[in-house]
Amino acid sequence: MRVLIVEDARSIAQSITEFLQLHNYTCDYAHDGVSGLNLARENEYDIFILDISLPHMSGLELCTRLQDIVVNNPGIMFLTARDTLDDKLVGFSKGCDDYLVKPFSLDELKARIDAIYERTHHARSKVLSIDTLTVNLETREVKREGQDIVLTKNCYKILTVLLKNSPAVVSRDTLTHELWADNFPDSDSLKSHIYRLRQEIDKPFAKPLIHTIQGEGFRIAVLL
Amino acid sequence: MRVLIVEDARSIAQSITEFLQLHNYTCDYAHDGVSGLNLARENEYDIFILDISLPHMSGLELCTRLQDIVVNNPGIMFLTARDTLDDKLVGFSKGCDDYLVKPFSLDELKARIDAIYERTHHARSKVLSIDTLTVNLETREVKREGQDIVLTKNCYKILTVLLKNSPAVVSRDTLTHELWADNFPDSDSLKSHIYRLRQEIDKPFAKPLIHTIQGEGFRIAVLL
DNA sequence: ACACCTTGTCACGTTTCTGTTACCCGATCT
DNA sequence: AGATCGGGTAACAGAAACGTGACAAGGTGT
Repeated sequence: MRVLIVEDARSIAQSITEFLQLHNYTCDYAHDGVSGLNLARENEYDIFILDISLPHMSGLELCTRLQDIVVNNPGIMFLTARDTLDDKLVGFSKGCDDYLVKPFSLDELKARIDAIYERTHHARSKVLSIDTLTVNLETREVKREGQDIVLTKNCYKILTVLLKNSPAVVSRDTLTHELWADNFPDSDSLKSHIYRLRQEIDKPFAKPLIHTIQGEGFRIAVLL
Repeated sequence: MRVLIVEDARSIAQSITEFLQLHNYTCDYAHDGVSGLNLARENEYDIFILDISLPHMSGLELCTRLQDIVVNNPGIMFLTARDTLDDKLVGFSKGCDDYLVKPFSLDELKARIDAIYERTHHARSKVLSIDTLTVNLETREVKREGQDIVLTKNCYKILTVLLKNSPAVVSRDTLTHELWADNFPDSDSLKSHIYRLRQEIDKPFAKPLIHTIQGEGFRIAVLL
């Protein structure tokens, strides 16, 4: 189990880290929201533990940003000193899974973490679909009209981004950034990948789903 | 889902009952600990929601008594007006699964109930299986088509992680961390271990269960 | 101390993926 | 009409990922 702790109070962060490491969990630690976000981009975590009040970026904002970055939506738990119902509700509405009011016991924290892990790994079957095309984000199975389709990593990524934004147009820029972040290739590889994706998804079937909008980008949608 | 609410404040009990019934849960209701205990003896419940401060018998005592009565250990959630760390610890140490501080939102209550249900009903099963492959987590026996299979520590670990997540894809990262936490070997040992695991589990049989997804990871599943 | 098993490491072969290039076409602009 | 631009099509070669198998160090139990 890999845990990222984002908490500006060093002493709290440290005692959590030590305790969890004792139980064979892998812990990373960030003082503030920005560095937390960076760590989340670089590594894979099962659970995020966020202090609500953070320098630079509030835990709440960090929470929403994490939803975008992390592929399979992550388990998120808030720590808060404030203990009003309002806070709790805000936390849950932002897509977090649990919250804990300081002070808390470490055993309790661990119990909660385990509970979240169970929940997020069992309950969240995410399937994107349009027309007869379905993409299961957990199993990574892609099907159209019941037929299995095997996609390479990049093609798969493009497809999921298109589907998540469907039926909106996704700019070339966005796609490029999703695939390669900042160090994208010199040539227009995106063109090739789109082509390959179409070969798999559109070519064998009657009506195409992926549509080009010149100078704007691409979108996936059923046209009448 | 069958819920027993034990709460002396009639208004609270009623609003919970109405809300849960709206979501198709079956609710029973007792004013005090003794009648709550009687109801628990007569009927079967999935979850108990107990107020901590009750006439005749405290919620905490009721909690311990319930553990004895109910066969498969039940999901128990406390409601409390007091909000100190001590209370929380007492609650958890008595074998309860969660607690909620008044006032709370009904949506939150429901979310917690569902979480407990998932936890208590999922985590109990000690045998993982897929197709004709079974892994007994207690005895550590692994079988396919009735044949015994002996696995090394690492292979066994990989298999259980794959099975627990089946049919979802498990990233190399996840597997690596499950095996070695942070001090993983320099070389790509995982590759070797997967190979060895396949030798035992897939090679001797007709259809493979372990599947590679390039650049993503592995998953265990039956393909048609 | 010995036989045995496990495990990290390495080397090699194979498959798959991916960036690159070249060429084509249609739309748009001058 | 011709030039230009954005995009589609196709093949290729290098790179990356993965499978396979062997080996030696280290550990375990006898």
